[in-house]
Amino acid sequence: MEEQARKPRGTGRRLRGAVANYLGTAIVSGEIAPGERLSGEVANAEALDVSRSAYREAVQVLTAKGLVESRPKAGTRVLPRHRWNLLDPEVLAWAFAKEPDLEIVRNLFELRAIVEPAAARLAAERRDKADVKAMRDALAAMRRFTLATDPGRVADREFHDAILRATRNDALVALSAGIGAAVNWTTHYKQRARALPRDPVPDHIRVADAIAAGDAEAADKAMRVLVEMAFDDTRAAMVR
Amino acid sequence: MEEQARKPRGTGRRLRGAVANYLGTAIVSGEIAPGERLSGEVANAEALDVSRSAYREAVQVLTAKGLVESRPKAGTRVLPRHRWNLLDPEVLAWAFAKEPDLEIVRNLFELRAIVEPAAARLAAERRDKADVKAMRDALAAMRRFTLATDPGRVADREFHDAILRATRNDALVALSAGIGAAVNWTTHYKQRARALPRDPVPDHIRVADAIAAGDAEAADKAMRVLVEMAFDDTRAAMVR
DNA sequence: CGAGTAATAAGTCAGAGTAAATAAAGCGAG
DNA sequence: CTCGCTTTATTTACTCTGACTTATTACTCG
Repeated sequence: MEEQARKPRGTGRRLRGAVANYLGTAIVSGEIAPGERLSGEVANAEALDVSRSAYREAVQVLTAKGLVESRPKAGTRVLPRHRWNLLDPEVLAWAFAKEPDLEIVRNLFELRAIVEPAAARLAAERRDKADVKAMRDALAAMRRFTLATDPGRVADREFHDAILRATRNDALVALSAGIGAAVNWTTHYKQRARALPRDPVPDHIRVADAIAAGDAEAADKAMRVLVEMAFDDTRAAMVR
Repeated sequence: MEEQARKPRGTGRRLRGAVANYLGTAIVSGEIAPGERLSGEVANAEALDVSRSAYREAVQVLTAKGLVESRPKAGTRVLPRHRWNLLDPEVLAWAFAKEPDLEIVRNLFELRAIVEPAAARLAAERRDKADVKAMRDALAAMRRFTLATDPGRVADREFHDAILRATRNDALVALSAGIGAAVNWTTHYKQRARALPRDPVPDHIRVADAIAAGDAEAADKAMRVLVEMAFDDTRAAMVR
């Protein structure tokens, strides 16, 4: 009774989730180019060793995220990139599963540079005690663990999330997946470039202080600096 | 042989799409509150007069958009709002299917006010001839049909889309669904308030000219004015 | 109060039949 | 004979049915 180790469909909560992950990463990473056709349900389901229902449900997920479109007789085709829900958390996860397209990283940073200073400004105007506490806690954890560790990176994301939540704007909160991905990737690249060019904590503290003080102008400015620095560091590490 | 007219599941491209629409609007509109449990697959599928597979595929779509979460034995529960992919085109469509929450409209406008001026700035730096042509064409259609007609509103959205595309940033393009929804809703409210407070075309022309001329500063400023005006008009119409 | 156990609802599977969209064949008009 | 339209045929996704499996919760018993 040998272990049948061939399960080439990736991991995921459930079977269909695993299939969705497998196909999703394959598409987002460019293995299956836009316009290309997936092999038929029966064939593909059998190839992945899952039932047709499980396979179909996985495809529905991809369809829901704008990655593919299927029509009778025509089959299931990969849609052009601009149709993808690029800000969907799962799509981003798939994008960053393999070595991600540098273009995507650049785009997300550009989005960050636009959104986060404005978010900091709003947060300064609307934050309450709980928001400030969440920021300070995240900051403490960041300082404690540093960005070299996993909990440290989680704390970093938590810090930026707390700011977005403080804006009281669900549409901005919905961007946290994209922002978070960019934030995470920054640290990843920095790590790879070995030398941490500078301590990021002071920048974060300036932002937190400004928001806590309710100084919208200062919060905007401080966040602008923070993102700019992160962008610089990442860019430097990317070119190497 | 009477027409069996009871098909209380809404319209959609396919059967599962119709069910997804039906459930999606019910959830987003608050009919099924967050935390609440959907009745079991078998029961619900029978109630909607569809097979279990079709019903399940619809639920997968909702799951993919972060609206619900299902676990064995526990059933399928509606997730809290902050887990929803609020920027997903379909979710937004569901949100605007019935009278939408004013809060959502406000949030989307806030997002617009943050993103669009910055996008106009980038567009001014990166646009090419094709982008300018797309903008001018949309503008001509807007002027021709006016915002009182459907093609006119389409042209309005097309104008803003063209700008986002000109940024060469897919992450920004992915926001077009949200921006477009806000844009559309503006005109809807304006219409309802009867009097069109002012002609929107001149504002649009100023933006287009600035982008065509490559003047980033002017484009930012002009777009800022445009969004501000649209926000004012919508707000005025909303309070009535 | 904790470990084991039963009940429940989602998850997976298999196979058959339906509906829709494209490609091919047929046919009539010019 | 060619062109354009209509009809047919085929391919593929879509829907349905019903059975079985697995995971999780809740209960019972020690």
